[in-house]
Parts: sequence; structure tokens; C-alpha cells
Amino acid sequence: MPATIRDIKKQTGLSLATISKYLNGGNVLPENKVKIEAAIKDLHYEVNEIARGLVTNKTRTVGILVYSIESPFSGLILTHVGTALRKHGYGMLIADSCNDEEIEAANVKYLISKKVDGIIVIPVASKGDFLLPAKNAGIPIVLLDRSLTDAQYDCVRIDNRKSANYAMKELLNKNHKKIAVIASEKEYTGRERYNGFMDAMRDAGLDVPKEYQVRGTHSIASGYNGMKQLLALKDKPTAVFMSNYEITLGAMLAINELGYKSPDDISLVGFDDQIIFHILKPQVYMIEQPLQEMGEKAVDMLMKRVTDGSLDNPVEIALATRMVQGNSIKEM
Amino acid sequence: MPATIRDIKKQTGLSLATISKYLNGGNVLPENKVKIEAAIKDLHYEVNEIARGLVTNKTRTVGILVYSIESPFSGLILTHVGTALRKHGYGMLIADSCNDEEIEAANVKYLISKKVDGIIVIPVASKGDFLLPAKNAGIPIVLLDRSLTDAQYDCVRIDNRKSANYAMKELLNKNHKKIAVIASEKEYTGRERYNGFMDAMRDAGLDVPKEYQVRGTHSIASGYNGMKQLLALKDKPTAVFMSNYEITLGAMLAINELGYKSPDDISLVGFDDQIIFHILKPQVYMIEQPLQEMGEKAVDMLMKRVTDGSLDNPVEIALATRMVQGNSIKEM
DNA sequence: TAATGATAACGAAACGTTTCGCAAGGAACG
DNA sequence: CGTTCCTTGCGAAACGTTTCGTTATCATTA
Repeated sequence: MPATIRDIKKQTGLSLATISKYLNGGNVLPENKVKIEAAIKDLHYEVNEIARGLVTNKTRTVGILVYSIESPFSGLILTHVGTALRKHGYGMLIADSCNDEEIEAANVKYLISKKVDGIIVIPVASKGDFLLPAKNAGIPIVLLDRSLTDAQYDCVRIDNRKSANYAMKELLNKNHKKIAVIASEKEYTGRERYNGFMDAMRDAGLDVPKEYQVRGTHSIASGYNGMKQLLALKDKPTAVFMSNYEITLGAMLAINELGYKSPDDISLVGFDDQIIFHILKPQVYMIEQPLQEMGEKAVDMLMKRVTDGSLDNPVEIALATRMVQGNSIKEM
Repeated sequence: MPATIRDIKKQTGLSLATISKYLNGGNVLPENKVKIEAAIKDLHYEVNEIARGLVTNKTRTVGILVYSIESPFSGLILTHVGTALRKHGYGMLIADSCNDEEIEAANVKYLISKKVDGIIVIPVASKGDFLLPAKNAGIPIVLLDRSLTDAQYDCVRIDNRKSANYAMKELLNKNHKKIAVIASEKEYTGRERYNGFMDAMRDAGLDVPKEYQVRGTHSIASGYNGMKQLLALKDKPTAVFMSNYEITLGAMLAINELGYKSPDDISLVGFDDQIIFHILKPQVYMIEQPLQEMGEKAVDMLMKRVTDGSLDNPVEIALATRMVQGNSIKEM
């Protein structure tokens, strides 16, 4: 039903090769150019990208493997990935891993069968096995936000460990000694931030008793339960470091529900600034990630591999973060 | 480089047609089945969906045209759309309109060139012109969450007007008379909810002075400025109805900043329940949308057109909503 | 046993592009 | 005028599938 290049051929009398050349920006006699353009308009011709893809073996589509599209962080960063890709003329085929490693692995195969030109991954798994099929198929891969423990790929993320360490300064400078942490254990970012927390405490010569170390998942529930647990201790911490957005939300929910007040009863420092935290009382000290820069850099790295066919060794970029001041820390 | 059906042919000695038949679930002699399966494993063969798409003229991909992937609402509903599509063996090619009608129109053409089998749209524009190219190309379209003023397509949404009207009962039953509204004017949902608000006020025999009607955009800024405006009035309203998530956030930001307290100083009812509102104090009365049902219904409708080739007249489905109780309303 | 029918395999064409190698035409030059 | 070079156009093959119309095989039935 839709017009093909053959219809253009019929109307203009030119050969397929010439028309194709025009479509791809090649040089064509002015008179022929006019003819072709007229025919395209007449017939409402549009290139069939599928047919083109079959012969060029390029789809101008990038697969996005996202740990959970439901999470607000995803949307915040994907919008920048999307705009950057559009600038290059690429689209996003998004596969939602739903925080499930099995779905994630299946999605990789799906993206391969769709012949995406490259894949940007915010992974669920911490090991890289699931990416092997794509790697073997020669599809360039860039990790975003989260790295992997056992595999080398291009990666754009923040320096989680250092950022967490740095954030702790705010608490330490205000003389807190009994500081607890609630961090996700399964996710790369949670582990790194936990490590940064422990680094800071060690450097400050402070002990962190086991009951002050709450390791959970990347979820509101985890923050909620974790904070309740901490507040139920006989010897409560005076401050808590929380490793991400969801945990911070959950923790504040628990604080509110139990009738505690921050910073009077407990001081707080969190991760992942989001507009919402400017509304909550108190405004929590927060590490903010450079989302736009992360999205753009990831696309840049991928495009380099995809279009330049670059085969350089994988590079891991760790961007700096910024501390958003709040009023959730009490001077001790 | 990757194995093709021809390599399978070479290894098994069978014809292309037979192998294709097997791949598509046709009947094949047991011995041949074994051979083919062995070859597939040996050669790591995977169907090239591009080639398949060229001849079947189907891509098993659905285009998602989303007003702004940055908005938390998007992710919340897209996760359900995604899972429903996966069950049917379809993937999502997501195009972010960035709240910009021009980008939206360009994205439609992009999705057409990608030969998506259908399109699910949460539109930016309120008129349907931008969808015409897709309609003319015979691509089935389903609107989600927002309808259009001048075009008929399948549509799954909530009954915004009725829901808003219903929500107002909470305020009216508690004897509020001076009730203001902050609603987005550009978006379908905002207009409908505004209408529902006005319906309720008219039915209650209450007047709504112009300065109590704040019409803005679907944004935090709009809620923030709107609420500031209302709180600056000499004759303040005792209650405010807010038409969506972003506006509610902004409004609460203003309230907090100015040192007002809800519900003591001002009562609130909002739209779009999100986990965050369970943390804010007070917990705002909220209309909750059945996101999963919406996503699934939209996919069902689309699949009916795509796979059954149904040509029935477009249907608009309006789902019921639920009121989430809070403590943001003062008894007058 | 011959005729019928069911099942499975096959060869070839088709889908709509791009691209390769070559030919034709004209301009520039000695 | 003959050679060379450059530009533009052309025909045909290729990409990896599916599908159509036909043939081959074999069991069933009269």
C-alpha cells in the first residue's frame, strides 16, 4: 500500500540506484533532484527503515535495558538519554527489567533479535553474564549509573564511594558520633555508598556497631523498616545516612509515623536529590547526581563505538556530584 | 557474521521453507526437528527480526508516544503497558515528546518509518492532527489517559470530570464554601477536572469568584505560584482542589514555605495518588487512578486491532477511580 | 491393487532497500 | 582531435526471512 522506491522509479524514469543515492544525500543532477522530490511528495513516499535495515545491518535504534521503568530515577535520566539519541537520529527501544534478573536476561536476547545498534544498560544484576549474548553478537554496550563486578564495559556513573564519603563530612563536622546507615545490598550503588560511608567512619576513628548497619534492598519498604528498626534501639543513633531516593522516602515515612522529628530527634543525609525533597520537612541534605551529563556522556560513548566502530578498551567514567544543603542535621 | 537460516539449511540439508516452518511452529518430522534444533544450538542461530519484518510487514513492536518520560506518572503507567505488551510478545519503542507538540508530531513520523504495528499515545496536543500520518498509514492507535478534542480514536482513561466532582463531595460534606481550584488548562485532564470541580460547585449552589480559579500548566511551578497567589488574597479560600500530582507538589511547597499549615489554615484535595503523599504531612485526600488496569486495557484494545485486524468503530473507555482518605480536610 | 487423502518437504519468488562494478557523457588538457 | 578525468546514472546482486504452488511420500480405504 505505501509507496516504495519502485513507484518513484516509475514516475521519474530514473533507476533505483539513483533514487537511493538521492535519499542518502548523494549527488544527483538538479533536474533529477526536482523530479524525485516531486514524486516523493506526490506519492507520500517514506523510506522503509526495515528494508533499509536489512541491507545496511543498522537499525538506528538503541536498546535501553532499564532496571525498572517505574522508578522515578529512570525517567529522570532516560529523558536525557532520549534527547541525546534523537540528536544523533537514533530512537530508544526500551525494555523494562522490572527489577528481575530473569526478565533482564530475556530482554537482552530480545534486543539482539531486534538488531539494535547498541545497548545502554542500567542493570539489575551485579554480574555481567546476562550481557554475554550481546557482546558476542558484537553489539556495543554502555553501562549507566551502575557498574558490574566481573565484567568490563564502557560505563558512566558517579563516584558513589567518594560521594558517600564526602556526604558524611556534613555529619562529622557537626560532631555526630553515633551514625547509622541504611543501604541497599543487592545494587552496585548501594554497596559502593555503603563502602564510602564505612570509609568515612573509619577515617574518623568511629565505630559502627552491627545494629547500626542496615542492609536492605532498593525500596521504600526497606527504608521504612530500616528506620523503624533503628528507632527501636535502646541506644539510638543520632544520625542516619541513607543510600538512595527510595530508602530516604521510606525512612522519612517511618519517622513521621512514629512521631519523631528531624533534625531534633535524628539527623539525616540522603542520596538522589529529587524535587520532592524540597517540599518535605525538613529539607534533607542530599547528594545530587548530574543526570543530564550522565545521559549525554553515555550516548556519546555509545555513538563512538557504533558510528566510528571504535574498538578501544572499555572506559569507566566516574562523575562528581554536588551536595544539596538542607536543614536535616543538628549541631551536636 | 551471525548464523542465518541458510547455515541451518547447509547443516541439516533441509530446505529454507521447512526450517522457516519449524521456526514458526509448523509441523516437521521428529527427526528433522531434532536436526534443526541441534543446528540452531550449534550455530547460535537467532531469527533476524528485521528480515522477518520485511516480508511479514509486521515488527512486533508498538510505538509509545509519551508526553514526558520525565514525569513520574509516565513510568508508573508504562511499566504496566510494558508487561502487558511483553505477554503478547511485543516490545516498546518509546518516543519522548518532552511536552512539546512539535517533537510529538516529528515522533509520529519517526514511529511510522520504524513500521511499528501500533501506537499508544499519551498526548501533549489536544487536537489530533499530529496523528493523521499514522492514521493514513493504517497504523492502529490507542490513546491513553488523555483524550483529544477533535478526533476519534480508541481511548482508555479515567472519568476525570466525574472523579473531580466526586472528590469535591469530601470538601462540601465538611461544609467548605470558599473553595478554590488550581488546574492545568492546556491538558485534557486538567480541563476535565476543572469542569468536574465547577459542576460540583454549581450543584452545591456555590459561587467561584474568578480569583479562586487558577488555570496554569501541568507543572510544579504552576502549583507553587497558584497556591501563593491564593494565599495572598485578602479573602482566602478555606480549601483548594488541585488537578494533578505536579500541581499538588508545588502547592504544598508554597504552603510549607509560607509557614501555613494544612488542614488548620487550608484544606486540600488532590489528584494522582503517589507513594510520596503518604509521607507528606498532612496526608492529602487524593483521587487514585487504576494504572494497571489502564495500561492493560490499552494494550488489549491495541492488540485487538493489530492481530484481529478489527475495524470496529473507536471506543472510549472511562474507568472509575478511588478516593484515598487523608487528613488534609478540616471540618468547618 | 488402485485410487484417495493427508502430511511434509521443496524451489522460487517476493519484501524494499543499498551497493558494487561498470558505462556514458562531458569538460579539461596537451 | 585523442586522451584522461570526473561526475552521474544504471543494472544486478544482495540482505535473511516468509509464503505460494507444487511435488513426493506414505498410510488408508474401497
